Amino acid sequence: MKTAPKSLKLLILSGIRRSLLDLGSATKVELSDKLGISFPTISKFLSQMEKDGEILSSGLDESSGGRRAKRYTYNPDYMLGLAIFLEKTETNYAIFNCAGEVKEQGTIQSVLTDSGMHLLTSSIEALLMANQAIRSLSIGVPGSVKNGRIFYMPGYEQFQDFDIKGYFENLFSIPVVVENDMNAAVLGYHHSKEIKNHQSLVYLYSGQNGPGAGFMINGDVVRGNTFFAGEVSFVPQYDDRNFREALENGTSHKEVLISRDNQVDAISRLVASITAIINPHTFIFCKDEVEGTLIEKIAAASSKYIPPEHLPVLAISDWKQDYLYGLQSLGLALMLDSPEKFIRK
Amino acid sequence: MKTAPKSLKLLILSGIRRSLLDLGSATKVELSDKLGISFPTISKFLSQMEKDGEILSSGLDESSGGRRAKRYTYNPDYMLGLAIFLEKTETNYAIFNCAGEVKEQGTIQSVLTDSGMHLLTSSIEALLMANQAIRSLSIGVPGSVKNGRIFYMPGYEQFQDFDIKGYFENLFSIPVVVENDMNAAVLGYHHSKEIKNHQSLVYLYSGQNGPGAGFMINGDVVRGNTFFAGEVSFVPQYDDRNFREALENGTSHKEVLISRDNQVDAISRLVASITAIINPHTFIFCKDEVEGTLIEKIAAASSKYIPPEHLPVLAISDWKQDYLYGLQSLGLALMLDSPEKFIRK
DNA sequence: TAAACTTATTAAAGGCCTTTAATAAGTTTA
DNA sequence: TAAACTTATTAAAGGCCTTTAATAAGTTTA
Repeated sequence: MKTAPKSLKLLILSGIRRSLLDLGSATKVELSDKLGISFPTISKFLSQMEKDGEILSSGLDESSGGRRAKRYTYNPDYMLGLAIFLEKTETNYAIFNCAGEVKEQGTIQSVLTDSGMHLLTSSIEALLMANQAIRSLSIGVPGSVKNGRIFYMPGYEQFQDFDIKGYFENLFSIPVVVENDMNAAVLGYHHSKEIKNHQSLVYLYSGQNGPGAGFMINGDVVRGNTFFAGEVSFVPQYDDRNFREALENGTSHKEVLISRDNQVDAISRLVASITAIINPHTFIFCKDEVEGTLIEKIAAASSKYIPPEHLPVLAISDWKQDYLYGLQSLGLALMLDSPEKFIRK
Repeated sequence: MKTAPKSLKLLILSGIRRSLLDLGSATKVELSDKLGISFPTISKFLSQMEKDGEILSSGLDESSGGRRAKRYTYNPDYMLGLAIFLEKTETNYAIFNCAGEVKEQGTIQSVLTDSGMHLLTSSIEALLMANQAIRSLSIGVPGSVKNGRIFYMPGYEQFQDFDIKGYFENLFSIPVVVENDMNAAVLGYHHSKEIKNHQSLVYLYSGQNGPGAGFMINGDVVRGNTFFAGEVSFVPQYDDRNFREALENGTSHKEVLISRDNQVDAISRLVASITAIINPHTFIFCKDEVEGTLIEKIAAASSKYIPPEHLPVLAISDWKQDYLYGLQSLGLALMLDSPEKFIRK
């Protein structure tokens, strides 16, 4: 129930930023109407932002019968974000601007090692020095995260309980967000596809440690009481097999592509279970795991279990791309709302 | 992204109300600290509220080394709420105050009939006339509700698409909330047990139309894309049976109490599925459907499917009572935040 | 083409909350 | 028991956003 009336100024600022980025461009009247903030206030903020180079004037509108209005756009390069993807075999990074354009991309060796933190720190430092406009840091990790702290990352126990967010915020005076890879991907899909009204999503993938899923319900990522949400391997599906066993049944080695009929039935049962429980709007598969023709088979098989009108849209998407989008949108949110303490002169 | 800076006054008012009810009583300094609102502002609001009879002075605190502070309490009878439960065979109502105490309770004949709306309207009117302090109306219905409008209520098609909220708000100039019975119950459990941190809940019940469940995830009730969320009957559980079929298997007539071993396995599989998907904190059964000893059997059976440390707390609760609590807390929220337009002089 | 009319922008006045200073009302200590 | 000290409350001054009035800069019409 805690509210912070102090931050009215920041609220207005982030409202203006978001609106300009959303709309592409706007006049003072348009911003005032959209945000419900008076014209003089908008005017005051815009003139300061123009002085700072945060917004640009893009000329005058055609007259609508009276004085022509000035039109403004957001300068997408005013602030940049740095996204870092920690993976087993390598570490990728991307520097992006407020319009979501990637300005620079690269790979360094994996930091998920014993002395990895030092390498990660020095790499970030170098990137920050070379790009003074960077104002946010988003880090994706293959593990559970709670308030920026690694909660559980199987295989990398040395990171257990490490407060990545706090560490880097202190070190670099820059807002930091840390998120699980799957949650970032479902978030990225949500933003990039411009899902409206907080429609619920499920993102299914086959990880090295068996299948898992990311959930977004009512606009929030679902983590679960013990961060076990999405461990759909364990869903009991047949008399004597759970989802994971049903998927693997009969195959000794792991195939990437899903194709056999018993696998189709297992997946359609999972779709049915999830539909009967949370009734999501869209169910997303990874494009390197599921082929287009398979989608129809899964849809047909699912409707044996659930009235078809309640089944979700089955979609195929690019997991890596969605992961990047997710870290971008988390970083963007930090930049647009960044509290004063982090603003560098 | 829409914010309403106009309502700062209402924000302060509802903050003060909630704090006084939460804490039982408070001084001006305590309120100012808790709400982050300056002392003079708190002081201004409190003196007006005391004039109105909305708060009461409960004397002076012991001195903590200086001038003794005045202590205030909320007058719980300043506003009352009316909760109405529409059921197949009868209609129950309860009038409650801001402390959640039921002041009056009663039953009228069912209004889920062809001419039921007139009866409901005249009954509410009579109750409002007799109790001028009523400032909110909460209506529970056995069907899907979307923004106060009946979306789907099997068996009562005459109510399809009827905007109950809009109708009564117009008619009586009083804020109205309409909610599905199961959602209200899970909400009521959430509030009455003072579940913290938005821990997720599942409420399982055996309705006349087969079993169903209510979900609360991250503090929000889950409705689903086509309002199908919670229709756990359809969860595929065995080679050739879904949850409903597994529960009924072998019984021709319906028993209220759950007891047989195959039923225990079906329920534990449902607990396992839901845990692997959303990993809730608590799983609630109805006390007239499940006996205490059965809980342990279910817990033991579930841990065959899921590592026990991730299993939810299994709880037994009184559905009717939780339903009432749910409608009460919905009504209370309306009263505490009620917009000016509804305030009667 | 100048008067009438629109619409955008700037300036002035007002409202409301916060910060700071002054006062009130206690308790503790020499 | 009066001076010193605490804490609550009230009063005054200041900041910030909104509302309203005035001005600027166009277009349309007679």
